[in-house]
Amino acid sequence: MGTKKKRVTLKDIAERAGVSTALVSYVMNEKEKEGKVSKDMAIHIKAIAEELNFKPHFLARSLRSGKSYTLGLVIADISNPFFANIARVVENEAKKFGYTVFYGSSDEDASKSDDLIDVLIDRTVDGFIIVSTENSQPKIKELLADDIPFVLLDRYFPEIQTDYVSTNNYQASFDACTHFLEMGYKNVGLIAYESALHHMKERIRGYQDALSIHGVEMQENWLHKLRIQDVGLKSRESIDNMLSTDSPVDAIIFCTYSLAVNGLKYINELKLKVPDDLGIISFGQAELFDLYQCPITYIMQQMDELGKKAVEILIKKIENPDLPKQQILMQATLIKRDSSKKK
Amino acid sequence: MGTKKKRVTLKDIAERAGVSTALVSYVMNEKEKEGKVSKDMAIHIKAIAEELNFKPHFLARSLRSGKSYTLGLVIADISNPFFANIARVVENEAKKFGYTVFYGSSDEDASKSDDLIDVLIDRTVDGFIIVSTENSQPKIKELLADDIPFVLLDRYFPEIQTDYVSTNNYQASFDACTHFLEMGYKNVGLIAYESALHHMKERIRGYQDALSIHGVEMQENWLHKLRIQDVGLKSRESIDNMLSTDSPVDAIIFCTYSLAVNGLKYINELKLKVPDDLGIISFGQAELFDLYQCPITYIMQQMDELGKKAVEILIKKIENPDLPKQQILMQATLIKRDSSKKK
DNA sequence: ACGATTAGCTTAATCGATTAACTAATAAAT
DNA sequence: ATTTATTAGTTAATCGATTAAGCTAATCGT
Repeated sequence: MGTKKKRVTLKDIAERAGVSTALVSYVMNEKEKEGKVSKDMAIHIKAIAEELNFKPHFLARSLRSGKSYTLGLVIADISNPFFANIARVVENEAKKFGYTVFYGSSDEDASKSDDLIDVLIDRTVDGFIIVSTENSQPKIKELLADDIPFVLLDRYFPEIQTDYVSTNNYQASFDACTHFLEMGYKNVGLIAYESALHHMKERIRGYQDALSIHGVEMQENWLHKLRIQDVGLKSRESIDNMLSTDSPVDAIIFCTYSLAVNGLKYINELKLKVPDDLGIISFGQAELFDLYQCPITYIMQQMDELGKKAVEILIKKIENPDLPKQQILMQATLIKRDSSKKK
Repeated sequence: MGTKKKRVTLKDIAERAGVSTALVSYVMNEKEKEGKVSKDMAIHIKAIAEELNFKPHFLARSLRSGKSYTLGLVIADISNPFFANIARVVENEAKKFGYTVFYGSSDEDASKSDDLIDVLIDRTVDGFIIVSTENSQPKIKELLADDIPFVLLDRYFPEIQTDYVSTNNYQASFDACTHFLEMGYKNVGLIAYESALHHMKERIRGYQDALSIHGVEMQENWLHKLRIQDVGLKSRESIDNMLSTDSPVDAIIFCTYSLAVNGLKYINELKLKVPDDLGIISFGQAELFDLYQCPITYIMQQMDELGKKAVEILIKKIENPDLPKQQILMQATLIKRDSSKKK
């Protein structure tokens, strides 16, 4: 039968050493260098602490110091491989600095995201890394007003001055479309989310600019924006529409991983051959892209760097709130494979 | 410029109401029903609390009460869709009970897992949900000895008496193999991890029993156990070996999602047709299985139920440590699709 | 030799909420 | 009228660690 192990506290050590808890605390915090504690006593106390296997009580320390060494991570959806990976990186990186991470999924829903942030504030996290959703500007502004440190990740609001780490989505999309055109595809379509989020708009803009710079006039059935609620239903409709007019597309860019999943499923059902019947490029990255009919060309974001940089900026911000805001856009890389093979 | 919002404390409310903090605390904890506070005063104090937007300080409360309303979740790998899903379910379920979740990935490494658990103990989590790794028995026994509440999830040690929630892996594997035989496949192979973990052994045992009960003698090249470190390298070798003898397999069962990913990739490279050249069944579930050459037959575990049950048991355990240990094995379902189509 | 330093330690307040124990006043019971 | 119970509060200790301020005795400078 187990017996509840009693915590070893400063008091226990102090009693054993016949000194005050204050002195033990000083030793534990290496204050002897500042001439507060004699060398011998420091060694003695450390030995006792070691022997009793003392671990400082996190909550007590946090309560006193006002710092919890805890970060909040709010992501869209942990079951999306992109975010699952980000979560891993953030967790590992934070650990290096002695921080632990609370995380939660917002499901792209602003009110869930807001609630999550509130819960985490109650939990006294020291700061946030946030993958924001549509309509989360008010909460973001609130955080700013309350001087709560945070960094936006992947998505940001150009109209609000915040720290952020994201990808140059315009360029990524531009490159993808350009690649198709250079490979001999003529009618390049794009499926995006109907969203006010800047990163999504940038993906659309990059695509449109690439077409027009290459002298291709975009047809109205080439560009589809789906509301997130009805991706399941409307994906098929959109693809049907893209394929069934007088200027059918011969290539599609999917703006997110989940759009790709739905689209590729339908393309399979239609028995279309990739890339002969239809070229494919997708944002996101996942094993799935290796295992489709043919390897899928995708836009690789620097996930590790995104996550690491976000953590780094956040922790610096926590430790020095007056640092100037940083805005970082990273370059994405187009991983060219068979699904966008030369015509 | 934002100004750091000062926390509203019990003291602030007490001063405003001209009473002691104790009274405010009683009101906040609904103790007026026990006749400690007058109705009028309770209403008055609640109004002030509302007005000042009082939120109790989590750390202070936890420090005092010894309860943090925090759970630790240790999983193998968050980027595996099975565990990502489990994490979601656990998080959501915990939230319903007012608990928040710290999580971390062990990467199937016992020392990482142990470290993670130690960090989380330091963080004063109230209990753990653990997907254990090989060689993590000592830590599990330590938790038992220290009376720290925990529930094992997905994997358990039959030789240690603990609470656990898992799947009947023997039956699942037995069913998968039987299904192949009934569908006319003759030489059914299985790729597993070389592991001391019980769930993996059960998957192998179920397969072997199914063969022998149906009067099929297993050939030595049909069963492959890969060490987790060299799945990448050895997957190909194993499959080559399974296919190249005088009794080549005509169907393969993959014991995990990651084994399937590697195997399916190679099967693609070999230009083998599924299921005509090779039938496939896999443990795990993921979008990938919908989008392969043909839809892959898989063993569906009740992830939601697994996660929910684990949380439920853990929280009950936390609130009443003397409850008898529960051991739950859930039934898996074989989702039959084209990759195991009738010969 | 006398006041001023300083090394080395202790005291006590603090972070914010909880709760056992106590007090005072009123109401009910005998 | 006196005792007992009940109501409605307050006081103060507590959770464990931190840290400003205070104290003592040894050491220093001139």
